[in-house]
Amino acid sequence: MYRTRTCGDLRLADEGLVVKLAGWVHRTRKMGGMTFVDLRDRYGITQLVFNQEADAALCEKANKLGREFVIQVQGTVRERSSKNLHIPTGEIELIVGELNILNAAVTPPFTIEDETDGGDDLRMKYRFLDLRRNVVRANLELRHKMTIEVRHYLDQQGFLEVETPVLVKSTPEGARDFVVPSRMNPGQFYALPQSPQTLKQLLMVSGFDRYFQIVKCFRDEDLRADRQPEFTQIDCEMSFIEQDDILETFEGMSKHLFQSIRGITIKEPFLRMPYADAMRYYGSDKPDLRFGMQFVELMDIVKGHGFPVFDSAAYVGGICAEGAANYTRKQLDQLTDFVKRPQIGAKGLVYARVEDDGTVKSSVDKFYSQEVLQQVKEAFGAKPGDLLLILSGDHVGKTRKQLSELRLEMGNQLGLRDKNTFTCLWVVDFPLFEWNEEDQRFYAMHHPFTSPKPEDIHLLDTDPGAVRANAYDMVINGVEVGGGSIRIHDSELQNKMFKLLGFTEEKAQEQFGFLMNAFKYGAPPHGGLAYGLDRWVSLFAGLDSIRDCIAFPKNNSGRDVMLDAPATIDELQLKELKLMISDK
RNA sequence: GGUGUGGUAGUUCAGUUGGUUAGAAUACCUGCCUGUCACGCAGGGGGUCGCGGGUUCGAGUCCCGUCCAUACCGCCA
Repeated sequence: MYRTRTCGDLRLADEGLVVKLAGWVHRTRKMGGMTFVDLRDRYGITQLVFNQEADAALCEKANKLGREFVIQVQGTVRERSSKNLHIPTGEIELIVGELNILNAAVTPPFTIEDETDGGDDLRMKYRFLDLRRNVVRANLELRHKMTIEVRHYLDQQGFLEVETPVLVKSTPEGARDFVVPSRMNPGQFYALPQSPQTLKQLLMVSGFDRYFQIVKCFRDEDLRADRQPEFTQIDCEMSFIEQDDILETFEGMSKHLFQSIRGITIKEPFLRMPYADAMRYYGSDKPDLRFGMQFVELMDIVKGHGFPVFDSAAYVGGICAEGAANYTRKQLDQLTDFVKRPQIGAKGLVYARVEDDGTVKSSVDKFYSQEVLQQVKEAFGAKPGDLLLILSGDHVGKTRKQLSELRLEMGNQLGLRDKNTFTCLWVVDFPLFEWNEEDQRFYAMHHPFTSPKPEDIHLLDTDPGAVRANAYDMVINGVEVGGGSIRIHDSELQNKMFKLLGFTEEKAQEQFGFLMNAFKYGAPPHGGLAYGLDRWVSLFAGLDSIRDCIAFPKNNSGRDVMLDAPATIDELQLKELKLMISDK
């Protein structure tokens, strides 16, 4: 037996016990005739003591240990003469009687510590070492707990976990597919699922009226801090339900997670905000509601006073940063630079301070009288000490998006985005379609199986852009943690959708014939949603990136730098697959 | 595909206006040290300044190209 206890569980009460421990040498401290070794495993650190006087040969052996050596020891638990109250095992130590070096180790390229000296690149290349660090391991432990709680909750609600295939069929809509060549069907390819969407709908046709799956999904798109090419969804679908049933069920699951993982009790129902309001007041379909700073539109007030920028704008609006009137010229210039960055692309920033006496001092004073500025102040409901930040532009949507970036930046600067405060909401009534300028056609905003709101169906032919969908996203602190919709279960309506999306009948039949066909055999009304597990874990862990809650993530260019994947394959493999690599 | 930032010791970084032998911290190695726990003290080794080209008497430093990393935009039903 390698060990009888772990490095994390010995306490003062265990004094006198003879135990075996195994683990990694975290650090050694040589004091001349005495050597201390911090032995580390997943559970903690236990101090080992070697004494020259007691056993010179053993102490000599201990002096030769290097960082990250794998060792096994047998010894006696003893109370320390000088205690370290910073660690749980700090009141005891192990007087070692026997030391076995199970495996020597070369010096790691970075220190295995909470505050490591390693950069991200290096940590990813040696991820197996990075995962020895407490902070990274704790994230994976959190992830484990969350999946356990999800399964527990959904099982209690009568959901069945069903596995769906990973080798499926490519669909042209949506993200790019990862494809897998088929050896037995030369020239043909499987696609990896972007989500088990159609399969779970088929399960509904099969009568599994409550399905879920914790499942890998794949999208061949550019990465971000919160986007990986393979990621995990908590994928759910229900039959014989309406939108409210789904929102209530998964609000319940969310509350269960908050309670069981973070010990946070959420009593009140989640706020529900129509998409149109989210865009109008926050410029985003995933507003961060930890703070206010709602947009205020100013067109009626500021137009027609001779300021050409505002007079010609399609949108003029701003936010009120409470108590920020003390911003210096330098800080305001930095904000201006922030909104003028190419990624945001505003032309400029107008600001106005509300002085202690209630007067408004703005960067456009020469165009506006104090009277008009007071109207602006009233529109914001601003108080003395507040700072008003105003953007304008000739495209309403774009300007709102820019203002949204500014709002989040001000939230950061004013410390309004606390990682331990959580504000949850449902964004509902998404548009069914999204107009694509480039292709001059409509695309499904969610996916082509999303049902329109019954009261908007009459608009399908006349004004598709105005049709609202039975679609919803769950947003926590500005992060879209999940989303879903009530699906179409009527094959005629589904056909109509495909037509509106520019599918010919043949194309629709070729791509989704299996689903259309299934719907003819009795499809129940159904709908569901999918959570992004990685995002949710990172939210609970207080991380900005999802990478550190994934054991082996890909880097910014979709590479696994540890495995050095993707990689070329050899000629024989290509030949078997009847594939050729083209230079172009 | 685009924009920004970065690439110098094992690692994290500094490096002035282009000018002598490229530094610090940490890690590593050696020695000393019997209660340390980020131990301490003394000493030591360690560099293709990402790569290629250019300007110059002279380039870590300036210019061009390229590669890599990273954040964001496009993209992500």
